[in-house]
Amino acid sequence: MQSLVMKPISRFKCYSISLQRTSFPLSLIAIFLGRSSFSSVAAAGWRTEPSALPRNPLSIVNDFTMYCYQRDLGKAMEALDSMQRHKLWADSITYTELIKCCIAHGAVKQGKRVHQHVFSYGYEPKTFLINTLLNMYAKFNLLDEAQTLFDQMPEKNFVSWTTMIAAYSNAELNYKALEMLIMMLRDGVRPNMYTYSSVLRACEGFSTLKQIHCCIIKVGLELDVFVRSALIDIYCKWGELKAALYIFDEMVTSDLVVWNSIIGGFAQNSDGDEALNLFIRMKRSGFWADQSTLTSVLRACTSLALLELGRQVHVHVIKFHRDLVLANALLDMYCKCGSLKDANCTFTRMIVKDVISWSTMIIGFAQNGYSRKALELFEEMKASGTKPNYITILGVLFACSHAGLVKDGQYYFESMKMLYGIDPGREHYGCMVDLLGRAGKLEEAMKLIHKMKCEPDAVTWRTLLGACRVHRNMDLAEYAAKKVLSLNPHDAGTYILLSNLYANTQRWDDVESLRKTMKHAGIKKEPGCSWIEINKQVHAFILGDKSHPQVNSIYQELNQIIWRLKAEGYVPDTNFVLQDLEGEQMENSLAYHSEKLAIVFGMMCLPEGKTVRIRKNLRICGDCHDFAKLLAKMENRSIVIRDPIRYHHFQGGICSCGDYW
DNA sequence: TTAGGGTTAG
Repeated sequence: MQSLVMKPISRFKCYSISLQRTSFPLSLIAIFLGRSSFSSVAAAGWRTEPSALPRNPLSIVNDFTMYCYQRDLGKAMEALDSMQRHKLWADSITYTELIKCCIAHGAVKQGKRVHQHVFSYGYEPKTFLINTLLNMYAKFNLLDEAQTLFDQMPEKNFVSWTTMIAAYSNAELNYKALEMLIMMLRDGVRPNMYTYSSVLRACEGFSTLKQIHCCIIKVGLELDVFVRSALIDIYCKWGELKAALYIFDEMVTSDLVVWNSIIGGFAQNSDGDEALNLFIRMKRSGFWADQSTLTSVLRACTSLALLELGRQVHVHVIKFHRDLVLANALLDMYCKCGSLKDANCTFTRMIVKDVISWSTMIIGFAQNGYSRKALELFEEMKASGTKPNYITILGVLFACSHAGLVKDGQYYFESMKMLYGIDPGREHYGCMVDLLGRAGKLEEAMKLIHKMKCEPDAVTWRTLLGACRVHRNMDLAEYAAKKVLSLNPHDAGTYILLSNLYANTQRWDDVESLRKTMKHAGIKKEPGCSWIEINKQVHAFILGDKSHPQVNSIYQELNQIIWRLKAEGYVPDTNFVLQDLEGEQMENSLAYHSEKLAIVFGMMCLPEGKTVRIRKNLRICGDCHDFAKLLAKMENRSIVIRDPIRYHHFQGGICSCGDYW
């Protein structure tokens, strides 16, 4: 029997405790006082009596235990080395504290040293301790080490299996995660709520998800809040929003994470409206938004181009100023809402920037028509030491393609592998096809498609088709269109593009034939729609729409504006009319495009000098582009239009896209 | 005593 005398060096009382095992003492104190009490005792300066036990094995273990609870990794490792030399071991709980400390510090080497120590000289650690080591390897993403250790375990319990399943799920090795679940079941170990909440993420097929969901219901674990949020999340990831909402609405109690799951799910599935509705419900239920909530709300604002609402969210973002993910979402919101001034300000103020911050700003400049700024920022990014990734290069090529910077684009494309180690992907080729095609180099664009290392998809061919439309190359357009439709026979956009081309070359019979094909196949053109946010309310306009309460005054104002613009030299560009119409009829079919109605409504409602910001679902037509340019000059007003691909900032008779879109 | 859910750029 050995004894340990502990002396307080502060105001605490002295304790004398008799002990029987070297690996037992301070853990007993910890349990006796409660772990937090022990931690505070250790932190307050308790120490072993040095004169009493200078090299006593017990004091070595005590030192080790104390350093582990103090989270002093360096000293704990020194003490561990000393224990190893003396063939001493501490208790499992103490090792767990040390392993947690290794995980927190990303200390892989030290973690492996602990692993080696607890198996040294034939020592047999408990299953509980091996589980902690498994978890450590999982957190370090050292899955081979975890699997080897798992295979060597004399006894595996449900935590061992669940740890491995979670490890493979987190690493997106979904097949392995599901395989582990099957093996777990075959081993006769019952999965619990921890297991199911981990394995759900690994469901790659909808039928697998359904099967696991059935198992969850059968064993009555659907009520567990973690399982339920995992279910909501995976259904959202599969785009099954109705199912996700059903699971969410069934919940009796919920917590903030579940709210975040459902709000995030809708925001990520481009249903910003429902995401914002759910956010309002969440607030009414008494929850306060955290970083995750605000990130999803900003994403919803971004998809709906709600700048004013986004600004309100910004106020709440300030208290989480250290959250990089949230800061990036805010930056993206300002970029996508076309407010480059706010975006630049946000970007400049960010103390820490990662590759996503830089890429967001580069893409933001490129989409808003500031290609040169995008390329300058790319150089700045490299100078800062941030390594570009796949998406950054995509943004750079996007900047080149949208400004017709053929030589720059070719340089970045050809050197991306050598300089940044990034293989060109389908999207990079797509940008180059766009760049070459819209610069009139259609043959080169075609050759590049044939040289692609990956198979061109419908988007690639559609890009070429878009360039053919600009340069009125009918033969290549028909070829590209056939390619698109062979890959995606229901692509309404391609029918419309081809129809536009036929219309531009007065091939009205072909226009009619296409329309019949579409009708026969049940393919419908998405109607052009524009949105504008006025005083926190969103107003939607559809081509020729007359449902708005102020419809009469809007149409009256639009007609007057067109009349005044014509006096200034505006000539409607009837190349964008699809029907076989003549004269005034052709002009009328252009006059009431949704963006024109939205612009006019914005000018009627917004104070003088306030920028009119429009979001629309289809690419802007040439006539509306001319209309917006001339109107911005005539009324001395900035107009910003965001279409699905890029942004147009109209000011003083010119557009930021330089008429190149 | 060990294992589980939500957020950012194309």
